[in-house]
Amino acid sequence: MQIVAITNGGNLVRHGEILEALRKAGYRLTPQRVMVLSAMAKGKGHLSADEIYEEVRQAYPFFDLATVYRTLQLLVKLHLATAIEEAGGARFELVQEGSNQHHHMVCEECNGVFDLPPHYLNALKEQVMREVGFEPHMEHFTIHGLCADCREREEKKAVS
Amino acid sequence: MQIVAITNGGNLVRHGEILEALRKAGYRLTPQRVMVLSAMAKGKGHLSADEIYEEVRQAYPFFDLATVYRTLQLLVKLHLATAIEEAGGARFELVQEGSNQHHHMVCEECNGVFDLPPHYLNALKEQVMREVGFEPHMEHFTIHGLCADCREREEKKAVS
DNA sequence: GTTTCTGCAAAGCCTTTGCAGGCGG
DNA sequence: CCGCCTGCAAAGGCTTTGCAGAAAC
Repeated sequence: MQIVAITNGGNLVRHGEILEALRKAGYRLTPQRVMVLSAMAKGKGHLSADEIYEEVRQAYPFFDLATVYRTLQLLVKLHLATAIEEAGGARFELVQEGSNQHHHMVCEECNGVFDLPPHYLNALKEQVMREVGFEPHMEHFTIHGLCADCREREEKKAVS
Repeated sequence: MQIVAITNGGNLVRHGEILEALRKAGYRLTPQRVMVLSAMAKGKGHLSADEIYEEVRQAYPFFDLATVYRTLQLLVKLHLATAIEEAGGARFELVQEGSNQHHHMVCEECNGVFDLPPHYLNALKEQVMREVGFEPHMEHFTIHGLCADCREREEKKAVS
């Protein structure tokens, strides 16, 4: 088939690395897989299977949801992407490296998503590894709670 | 209806507190709800809706899965239980207090679940609160990774 | 040329919802 | 008694799977 369009506003380097890793592992570089990766690199993180589906379908209307799921399963199996289980369905993210890596804080009040630099988890990771013998894999991590703004609002409410 | 049997090998005190909280919030203390709470208190932590269903059905065969889900939704809404989203379905846990509180580590290899004492997260919690202004709610927390046994096995494999 | 991969369709989970009757307060 | 709650059944989402044809290597 012909690739109609592949746009990439995001993490181009990482995207290429992953294509390379796929090929090396003996998997075929089909246009569908390339487009899924483009969509994931473009929309930074936290995409649902359906969002990826819709994104790719704009360039290639015959694209199928089953292909999204099969590609995502493959990426997760090769540790090139991670699945984030959430109520209402899983979300997927390419594994990030170095300065691009980050965790998330989700506000239970306003549902806002905030980034947390990775170093915050280093101490915990090491301590668990050292004292418990369990090796944490926390390439991606989500903390639920209250953001600063909503916390302030709650406090005002409590006073009145 | 008649309650056939309510056994409770677990956290009786907490269980009673929750019944009280339900009543105070204006909800009816039906035998079904009591039995769901018993099952949750007995099987300690991370039960699936289906496991609760099967447990209660042993005492009361007419029991329905929909009732489990409705009860669980209610408990979560009142912050008496928490939902833990996992691949293959959510798991539920009564909110634990004091020394009963604990977090979980899930091994990606053998799928084993291990407990992590709560103090491990205190430092992270405080640091995020102090430096970022975000108030983490981590009554339940799950870390994915490799348990000690599986890690050892992986290392042997790498050497050979 | 093979073998893998895709698109299509159908099925499989987990979870929610509508409704009539039953039970708790 | 009133209104909430249950059991039953059916529907709703997300995800997986079987299969024949198409595409990658």
